Amino acid sequence: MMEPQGTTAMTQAFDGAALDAGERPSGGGGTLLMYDVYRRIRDDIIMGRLEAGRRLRIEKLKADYGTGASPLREALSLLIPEGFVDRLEHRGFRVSFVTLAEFDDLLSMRCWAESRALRASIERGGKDWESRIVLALHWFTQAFPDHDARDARAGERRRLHKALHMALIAECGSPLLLDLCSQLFDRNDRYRSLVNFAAPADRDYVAEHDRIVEAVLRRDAEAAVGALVDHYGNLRRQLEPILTP
Amino acid sequence: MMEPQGTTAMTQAFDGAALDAGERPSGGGGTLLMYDVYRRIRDDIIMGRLEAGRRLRIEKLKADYGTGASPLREALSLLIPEGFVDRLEHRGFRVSFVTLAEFDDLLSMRCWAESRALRASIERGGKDWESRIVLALHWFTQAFPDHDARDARAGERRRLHKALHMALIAECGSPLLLDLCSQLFDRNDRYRSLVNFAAPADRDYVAEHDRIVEAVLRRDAEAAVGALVDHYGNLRRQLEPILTP
DNA sequence: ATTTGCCATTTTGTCGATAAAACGGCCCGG
DNA sequence: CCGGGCCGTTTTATCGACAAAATGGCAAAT
Repeated sequence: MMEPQGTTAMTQAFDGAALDAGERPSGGGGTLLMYDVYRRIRDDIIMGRLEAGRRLRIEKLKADYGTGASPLREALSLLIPEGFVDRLEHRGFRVSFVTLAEFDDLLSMRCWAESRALRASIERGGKDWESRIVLALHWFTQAFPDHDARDARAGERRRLHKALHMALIAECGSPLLLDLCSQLFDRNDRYRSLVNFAAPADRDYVAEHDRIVEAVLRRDAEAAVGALVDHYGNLRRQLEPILTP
Repeated sequence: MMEPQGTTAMTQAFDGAALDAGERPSGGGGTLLMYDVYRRIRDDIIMGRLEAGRRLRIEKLKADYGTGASPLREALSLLIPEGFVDRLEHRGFRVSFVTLAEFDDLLSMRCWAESRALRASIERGGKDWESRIVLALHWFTQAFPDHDARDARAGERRRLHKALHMALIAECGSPLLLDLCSQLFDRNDRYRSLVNFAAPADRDYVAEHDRIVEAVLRRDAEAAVGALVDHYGNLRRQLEPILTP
């Protein structure tokens, strides 16, 4: 049950992680040590650098993230309701497990929630909304040629991918729905990382997104939702062999 | 903008708050000081004992809840993503504001989410599910004759009301959907408290729930969802005059 | 040989103390 | 008379230390 120490390279000390700003649990500034740790641990879990089931011992985390216990505990507490961390009362924290059941739940919720958000956006969105989608697609497409999960730019690609999907539904008009979709997206990305490590690239990500965006810009809600649901369903196929040994 | 100190009676020190157990952010034991203050602050906000906009100063909270700063900060951090508390970076915490816009967003999300959950439950639920609903309705009905928001049993009534609504959707099969509904319910209850203080009882709560349960037990999904949506919409009517001065 | 109970060690959860940041009042200048 | 900048006070965010709980190993008993 215990992990070999050196295998998974941890994010060492304070490297310039200022790139992916603009990601708080729900609004807030930025100069708060706790939010920095929060984001770094969360990213480490999502990107698979902290693998499922791993115990998160405070002393080790203090060393790895170069901070005190108080911000760490606050950060870990936040990650629990988001489903990334489990708490064993009086026995500390650990990275939550990944299961096919949870993924299926996520998938079903995502299709349902994002379909609603996308339809509303298509109905309400204006020219500026379209512009932001076009732009997001551009940067996403440009960043995607290289496609290695272990790559240093993997985090940046993930950020651009999320930006594109959030841009699509940005005009749905419901802050709560946007929050929900954002959280589901992040949680789902753990499984995407898993796949990217095991079975890299047997699908054309760029084409799938082109198809969605093209339907959205045509204001064809049915086609757009269909393309989106297909897009999400594809991960299921890739994931099944990995998670059922 | 600042509040007169003595007006709102605070929950003083450690009174026997052990009644409403079984309410963690998302699973967990119970013997953890932090979860206790979390639940107490949350309830105080939902029940209106901590009014919107009020600054939550650590020193005062330490005195009121009889605990140290560390569990308090963790508890407050948890209440932020749930929408009950706002954080002003380097300026501490305060109770979040209530707005008609947020309520409308909540209402729309709730109708949408619970409709799905209820339909799924009606499709999948068995006899034991029906039993738990009948039971929940019984206790809810019995507790409701007295109906004063300032009442000492108001917290217990709220608990029974939530138990009934959760029992209805319990068999939807999706943990994520249940979590969502639970959170939306709590957030909505803040507005219910507001109404109960201002305009007590110009509707027949028991009859409204009877109508929902009756349709559910008949397995009439359309009627059940209709009754549920009406039930939620009624609060909107009562709330509008209060929140638009 | 296996199980049971105890003790030392480790790790958590909580508490007081410190440094940094924001607030409020005052003085000064326009 | 009013606005802007400086300084003391208050409050926050973070750090190190303590006490309670859990883990693991050893010895004794079945």
